[in-house]
Amino acid sequence: MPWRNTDDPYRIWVSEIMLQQTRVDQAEPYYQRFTDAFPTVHDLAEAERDAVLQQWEGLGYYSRARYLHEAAQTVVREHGGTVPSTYDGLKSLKGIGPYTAAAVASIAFGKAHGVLDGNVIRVLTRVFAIEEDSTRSATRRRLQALADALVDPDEPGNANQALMELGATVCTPRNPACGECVLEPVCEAADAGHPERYPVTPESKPIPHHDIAVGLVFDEAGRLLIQRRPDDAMLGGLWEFPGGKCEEGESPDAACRRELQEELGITVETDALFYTLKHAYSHFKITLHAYPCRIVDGTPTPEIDQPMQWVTVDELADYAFPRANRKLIEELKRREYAPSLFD
DNA sequence: CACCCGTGGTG
DNA sequence: TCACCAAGGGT
Repeated sequence: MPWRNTDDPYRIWVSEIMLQQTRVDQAEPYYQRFTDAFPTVHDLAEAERDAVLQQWEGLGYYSRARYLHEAAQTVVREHGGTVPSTYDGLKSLKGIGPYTAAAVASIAFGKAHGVLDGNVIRVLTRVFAIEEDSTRSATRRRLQALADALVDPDEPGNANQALMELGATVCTPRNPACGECVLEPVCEAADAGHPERYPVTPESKPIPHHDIAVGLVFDEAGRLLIQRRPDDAMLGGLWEFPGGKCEEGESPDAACRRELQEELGITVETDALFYTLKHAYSHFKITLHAYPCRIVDGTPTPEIDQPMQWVTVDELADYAFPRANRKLIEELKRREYAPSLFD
């Protein structure tokens, strides 16, 4: 694990949070940047929330960043700045669940807890030909007991990481390389010739699609109006261009004008469509339609939990945006766009 | 327990 | 192109 060459429990903790639902290759540059910006748990605890989210921008699942920040403050306030060394102590922190508690306890502190991530679940359900729905809690308990029993108590951190590595590189979801697998002689699924059938999971539901309209609201100085999303919302704490969902049969530019009227109390006129892009979130897909806008009546008045800001295109770099909005910003810069609305 | 939460790689 | 999935956790 050359990219995480450290014994520092804080850094191991940060990396394990980043690795939740995220591949090593994707997390690695973020880990370097993040630990440069916040080298110790004290630095993270004292940082501004916006600065933390800015470091996290692009990694997704932004609640991880908010919880990590909150947990760092808990460690400083209640644990004297020392990361807890036990499974229970770790798990009591915000954002640390069964996986991360076991990972940090074993890797940073040598405690014999088995980790149960997607890789380990795949390996174990194959080796033991577990037919039960692997997402059910009863099955999870059985798998956790297996992981705990199998972990090498002499070097639990290495044992855990080796099992995850096996799952990531050999015992893959499709086309597993059973011929190269050290567990092949004892694997029931390989013996039966159908390893890819495990783990058994319920059918996934269809993913809905929405059309979203956003306004690139310019003032006469050429600044843009941005708004911060509420903490408890999806993409909580990130900034965005104001807008919202198109209703059934509603055109995107009409939806844009309606949303800005409803959310900010302003009447705008829209220019020609600036850009359209498609984007996929974890549980739905969108097509985003962006319209340059000019305020013709009213003064923008946001809700208290959704503060707004007028910024230049260059200043957009100083705020954390979700990926879809960042693509819009890249397009603004690429075209060196200037609104013609005030000509 | 069911549902919610991002993004990028992959076959 | 598109569904699947990744070093999951909170509510």
